[in-house]
Amino acid sequence: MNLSLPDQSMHSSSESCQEDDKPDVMLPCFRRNMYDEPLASYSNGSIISQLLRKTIHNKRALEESHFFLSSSTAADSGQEDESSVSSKDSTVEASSPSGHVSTGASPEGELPATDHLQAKRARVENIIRVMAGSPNGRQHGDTERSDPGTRDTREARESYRENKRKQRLPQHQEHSAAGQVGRKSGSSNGDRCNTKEEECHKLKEQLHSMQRLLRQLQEKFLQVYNQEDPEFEKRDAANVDPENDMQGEGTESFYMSTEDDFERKTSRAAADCKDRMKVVGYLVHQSESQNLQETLKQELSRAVDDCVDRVFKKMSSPGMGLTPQQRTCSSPEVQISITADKKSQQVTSALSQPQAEEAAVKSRSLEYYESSEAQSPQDQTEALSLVVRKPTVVTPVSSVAPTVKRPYAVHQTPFQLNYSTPLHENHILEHLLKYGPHSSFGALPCMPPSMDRTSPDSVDLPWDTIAMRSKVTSSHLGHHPRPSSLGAVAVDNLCLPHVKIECGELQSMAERNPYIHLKKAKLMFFYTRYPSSNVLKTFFPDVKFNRCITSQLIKWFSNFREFYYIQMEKFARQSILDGISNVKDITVSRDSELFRALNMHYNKANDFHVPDRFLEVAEITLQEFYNAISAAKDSDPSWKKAIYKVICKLDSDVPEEFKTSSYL
DNA sequence: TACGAACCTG
DNA sequence: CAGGTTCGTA
Repeated sequence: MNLSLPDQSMHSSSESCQEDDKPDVMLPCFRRNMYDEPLASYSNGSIISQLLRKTIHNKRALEESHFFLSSSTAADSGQEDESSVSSKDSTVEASSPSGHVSTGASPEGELPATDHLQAKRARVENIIRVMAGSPNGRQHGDTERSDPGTRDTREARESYRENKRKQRLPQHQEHSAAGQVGRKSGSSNGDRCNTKEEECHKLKEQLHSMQRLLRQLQEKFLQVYNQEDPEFEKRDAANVDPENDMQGEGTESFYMSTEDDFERKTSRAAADCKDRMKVVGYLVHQSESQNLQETLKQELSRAVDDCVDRVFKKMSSPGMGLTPQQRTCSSPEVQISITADKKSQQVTSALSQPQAEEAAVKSRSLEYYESSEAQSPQDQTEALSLVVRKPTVVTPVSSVAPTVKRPYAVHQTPFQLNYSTPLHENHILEHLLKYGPHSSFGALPCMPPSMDRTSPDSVDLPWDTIAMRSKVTSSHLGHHPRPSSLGAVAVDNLCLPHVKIECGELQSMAERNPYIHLKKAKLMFFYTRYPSSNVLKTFFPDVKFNRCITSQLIKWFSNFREFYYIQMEKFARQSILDGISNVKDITVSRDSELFRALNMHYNKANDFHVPDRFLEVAEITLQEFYNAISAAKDSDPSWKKAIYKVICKLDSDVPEEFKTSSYL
């Protein structure tokens, strides 16, 4: 991840959004890198057990393989340590084949109970030894350094790359890693030994107390469910007690059992819970479920009421220069887009803004947002520029039969008109429900509206979808196809801040009309391949231009050109292969495959009448490519530039109609 | 050195 | 289509 490399050229050429987005763009990755593992540890409830497990794991790999760990332990360690490079590597490097086999394929049943206990005992001893700083633990770094020759060159290269990558890690991460290594390896020092023992004691104490806590929790947990399901208590008792008995008595076994039992008990509890859910689902009396229903309803409505109140209180608080009327008008429609990815969000907001909205409304809202932006600059940036909207209409391209040609037509089908406002309200409320009234609105969690995209491919993906595609797996789209349940997303997002954010993007993406600008740009490409930024500004009057957005639009055209020239080269080569010997024989008509390809790209809906001039330009381009290739100029790495130079002169004016914001 | 355009990759 | 890199230019 080169984010951490400040001199990396990530800011070099397109510093477009430097001033406003960089730190936030970094955030998600940064956050992941920095906190993933610690979080994982915490999520387990026991840092100590995590630490212990890792130490054990390393130790186990480095020393002999004659402790056979129970499969559950092995599985746990394996799973848990996947995030740990050191343990993984050392396992790979140091463990003997037998070790692999033994850990990999020794189900618990295969081990006699005594062996099991012995193994546990050994592990505890091992823990203590390791904690005390046993110096014979060879370090991972050493191993790697000691045998580079055994790897083939590719591996070496990769590890080199890996090292390079490691060097790029954010500093604190590196430090913490180095710190760990240092702590592990520097054991000859007497002071350190003492501190180790102290640490060890502390850890043990913590472990004990945490274990107590765990037990308490478990008891409470069980109590809660057993109240409802007395039968279960018996079953539970039958299940739990023997196991506890078996695990024996005394502190040591108690201590030993913690690690494994922690997971086992937790998972068992979870499983039990699941079981109970099932049972409840079937057996709970009607009255009970009704009670539950009532309670839920009450709670929900109360929460909603509360949130509404707070929202409006907040909105009407001093400094929010909106009249009540304006608020009513805009607030449900507001998309305040502060996300981790401010850049794309910002561009998105601006470029996706529907063109049909009234200028007055827009300017009012702009003032509003700009003023609020000034108030809290770190929270609200220019992403707020063009976000107030009316219920939008969109061209439902996919619903238009491809055979129907409607040049310059506007298929303005009401797009979830019935749906729009309540949806927004729900989002705000939902946001408040989830994150409280004081949280930023930026990451309005959301559900993608039920865009009925029967053939997604036939539609240009919304800007935001594209923007976030790299960040969210497409499954998110599939996951929440309908804004039906408030719970689904909420649950999904509970522990995934970045997903939450992107869900916000999802929402805004889906709710805006994200096609317009891209579509318009594509159609403009039929006239101009190299639009100046002034032209762009002229023809996107509804877009609040800033550096970032301008470069984004330019990038669009760059991409368009890229596709265009690729096609040209392809077809030029093809015509050479086809044996066309005269440039004059190269023509581009509306029947040409080349034209079809281009039209498919820039005018997918085929609802725009491509100007003849474009055909001419395409023909000239094709001929240029043909000539160049025929003359073997393509051996020159920059042979295309001459062609570009010719083609950029062939731009024509974009028709005035494109200027009107309601053109499409 | 800054910038834009092309190029490459996912 | 976007992000990143490379390259040429001013």
